[in-house]
Amino acid sequence: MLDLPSIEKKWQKLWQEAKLFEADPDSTKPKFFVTFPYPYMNGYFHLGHFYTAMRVEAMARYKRLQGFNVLFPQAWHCTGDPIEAAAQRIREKEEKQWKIMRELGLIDKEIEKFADPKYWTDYFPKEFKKDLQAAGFSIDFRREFITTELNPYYDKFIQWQFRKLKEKGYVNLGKHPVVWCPKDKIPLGDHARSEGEGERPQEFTLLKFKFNDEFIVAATLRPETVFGQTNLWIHPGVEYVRAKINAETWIISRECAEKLKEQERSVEILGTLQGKDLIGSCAVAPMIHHELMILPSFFCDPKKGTGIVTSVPSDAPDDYMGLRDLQKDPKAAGKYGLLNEEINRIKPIPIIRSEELGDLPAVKICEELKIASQHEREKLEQAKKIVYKKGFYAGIMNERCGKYADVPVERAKDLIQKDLIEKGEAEKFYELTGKAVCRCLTPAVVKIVSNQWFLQYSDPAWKNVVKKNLEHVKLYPEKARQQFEYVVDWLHDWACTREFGLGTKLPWDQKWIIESLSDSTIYMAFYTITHHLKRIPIEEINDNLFEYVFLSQGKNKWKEIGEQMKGEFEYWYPVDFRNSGKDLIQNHLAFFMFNHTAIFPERYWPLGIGVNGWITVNGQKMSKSLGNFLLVRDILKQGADAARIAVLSGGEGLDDANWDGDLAKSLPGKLEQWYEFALKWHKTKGRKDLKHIDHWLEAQLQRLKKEVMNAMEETCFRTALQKIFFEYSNTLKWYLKRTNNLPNRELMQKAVEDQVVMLAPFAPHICEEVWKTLGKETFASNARWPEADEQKINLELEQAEEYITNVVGDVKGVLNFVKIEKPGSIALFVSPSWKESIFKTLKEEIKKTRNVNDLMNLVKGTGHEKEMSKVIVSLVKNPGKFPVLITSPAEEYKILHENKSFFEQEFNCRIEVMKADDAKEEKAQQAMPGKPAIVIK
RNA sequence: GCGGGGAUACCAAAGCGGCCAAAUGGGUUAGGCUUAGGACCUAAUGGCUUAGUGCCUUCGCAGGUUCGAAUCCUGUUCCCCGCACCA
Repeated sequence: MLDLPSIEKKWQKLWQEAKLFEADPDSTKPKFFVTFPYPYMNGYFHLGHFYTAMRVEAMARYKRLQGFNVLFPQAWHCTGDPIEAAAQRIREKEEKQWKIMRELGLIDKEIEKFADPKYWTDYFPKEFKKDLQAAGFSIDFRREFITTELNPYYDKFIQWQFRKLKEKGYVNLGKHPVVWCPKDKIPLGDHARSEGEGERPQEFTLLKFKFNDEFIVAATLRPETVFGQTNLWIHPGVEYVRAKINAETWIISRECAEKLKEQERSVEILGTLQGKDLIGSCAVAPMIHHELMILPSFFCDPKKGTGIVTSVPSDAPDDYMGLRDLQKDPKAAGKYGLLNEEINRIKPIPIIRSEELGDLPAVKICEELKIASQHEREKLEQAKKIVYKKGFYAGIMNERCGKYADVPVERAKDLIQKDLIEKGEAEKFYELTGKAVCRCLTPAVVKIVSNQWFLQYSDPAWKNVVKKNLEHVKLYPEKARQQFEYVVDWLHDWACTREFGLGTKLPWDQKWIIESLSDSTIYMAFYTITHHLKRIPIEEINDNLFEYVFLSQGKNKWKEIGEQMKGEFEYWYPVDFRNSGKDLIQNHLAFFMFNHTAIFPERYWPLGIGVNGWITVNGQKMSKSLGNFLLVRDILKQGADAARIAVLSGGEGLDDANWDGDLAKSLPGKLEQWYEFALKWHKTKGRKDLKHIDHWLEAQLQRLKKEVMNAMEETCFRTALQKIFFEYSNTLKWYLKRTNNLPNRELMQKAVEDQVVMLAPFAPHICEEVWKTLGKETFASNARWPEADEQKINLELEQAEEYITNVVGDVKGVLNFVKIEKPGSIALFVSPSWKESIFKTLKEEIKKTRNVNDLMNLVKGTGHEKEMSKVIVSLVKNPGKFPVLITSPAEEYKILHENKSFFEQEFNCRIEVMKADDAKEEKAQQAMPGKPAIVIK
């Protein structure tokens, strides 16, 4: 048994001692710069990271074998609030967080240390590095670093980048709603909440109804429906407030008044009033400027919006049901002193037409779902969803909507909202999508942060530059291009600063911290210099240095260190291959291009971007709750090489990959087998002469090598692996069988060596071991990738061999069919010679015509009309049945004859090769060109 | 709803108009080898068929184009990613 783990450790140590992956500029070699986005340091290296990282690793090792000087650096991301928030939870002894840490295998005494965020940034990088090394990654660890101000060098680099962006006008102030704790006065990221992860601010429109000198204010998500307003809804049992909002007086719920305080409005409560007191009054609706009556309803929630709702019974199921309830119950109306005839006069007003729901979507859907009253909340929620889906996305505004007639609803929404706001009849308001609670147990609200900094990704000029970059980027796979193009267009301004978390302070506004996606856009440039930069005292590092190194501007005051860094940057840049999950296309990878084009000249823009799908475990999504969350350290227990092959065999392209546990388990055995196979056949004595079959092997292997390279170039690593590990081995096995285990020595040795090198990017440890045992003194990791010699690819040879395998297959088929296990002898008859020319002609003619009569004409007068008519009918039906290679029966006879001993061995009986021309047997005459007749005795 | 990617045998997946009942790998079953297990070898893995290399049904579902469709077109259902202020 091979001791795979100790072989792996051995080679990892040897690589390290030889500094094999420490890449320095070398003007004699072409360079290749690959990166895997630095992972976030709040956990261990897991299967998801592994899949993506392995694609980078395979590329790195492949390019190295191809003679490139490859740089594969790795750093660790600590920017953002999750670490900070988790550390806080440790400090507060929060149960959930402690449980998470215990599940990572940490003991309590150690967990305490994680109360300090800094500890995370020490601990996890070390662990990641260990795992990466144990997995055999070919990383230049001299260049590792962490982000945030904990690394003052990186901190300076980010500051420089932001000053640069600001100078170019790409960073500007703007407003932005955030989820906010009114007590702690901090924005609440998901990690800072005790409840309500994923809830976000949602934009409502406040509609102002003129009511004497005041405004009754209703909140809506669908401002475009103002044209269908019929009345207002107010909850009779709720106490509302009259409040001075900026310069106006509004009637709204008390809760709403509180919320408005955080949304750039001065709020002064003037008094209260009961909902029921307003019922029956009228107010002038915005946009349509009619007086609408205030009616009672029970679905108005003071906690939501303003607690007052405008009624659009045509398109809002709630409103329609509310109205119907009231109309059906004259007593209720009377209770509030309302006149039934007035209420009964109210009818839904059609404003939107959609194919599926017609003129009055809410009415139609309420009827379809058989909703009985406004109290059937569940059904109404469902109804709302349907109306929104069909009406909002597929509907068109109708002729009642003035200048918005014929505008799609989706677009009309923004236009109408804007219009209302400009007229002073509406305002924007933000409400949470659902309940969120701060860890201090205070319910969250939405706050408008007004001095928020934005990266202006909406800038059309900037977008155009990025598009230019994108045109030249090689995408792996190319299929992802449309998504990229879409994203560049769609991206708008990005809020790039935060008030909480780890990171770099915004240089000109120190209360802000640069957000994590914004400090990770051009840091690949930092890899090129970080190990030199450390030699300069931190206080001497300033923008001038970066300007000189990255942009060749200004003077070099740092002598040879400065030159060295400039040399490194200019040698390694641009990035040749950066790979991540497909979910990052819409943010990180797009930002990566945006910021590069903003800071660097065109020759340093990204060259290659790879994306991959998500990895599943045995077909299931990987998650902690499912208990299938795989850490790399655990996967590696069955061997790093096996894990590497298993993960890349899981998938390629944009589809989700699959980690197949059974495959992973079977691989160590396969590798060991392969090891023995390689060694055995490499040292076999073999023979020196070159036979037909040797040429065939040569042709076959060259073709395989070519296919492997094509796959590798496109990062189709699964395809490549399959060809290298399985097809290649199967080819060699067939070859050995055909040579009776007496291969051509030179050919066999070369074949084995080539396979070792091609497999080295995937299973580098065992390849090194084989390589050394083969007597090589260099590292397999540094060997020369076997180029395919396309001259030697020979289709005829391959087809001739295929003829043999076909005959073997056919004989097996017959044996199987007649259930003869041990044949006494087998006779093979090659086609009667008259068939040769007829078949050749037919094969050409059938491309031109499918007419059986026309084809029959071709055989007229040959004396074989009867026989051929059957054949022609069958061939017309399926021309694929033509043998690929129609040579002469004489040639076939020769091939079969030459391989007689092989057949005899294969079937363990006497073989006779004969010509149908010389045979009397009826069956012999059934032979066709490419398909000999078979007679078993 | 919008943008993108998908659906193939027990599983993963290749194929992208005719050598397609469909590569390859995993799994399973039977036989060989073995003290036993593992590994290895051989066969089977949609159905039918004991003298012929064949026939029938199948590539999400329903239609269509074609002499011919897993492959092209139309419709439809379902799955994944994204629709952001978060790593």
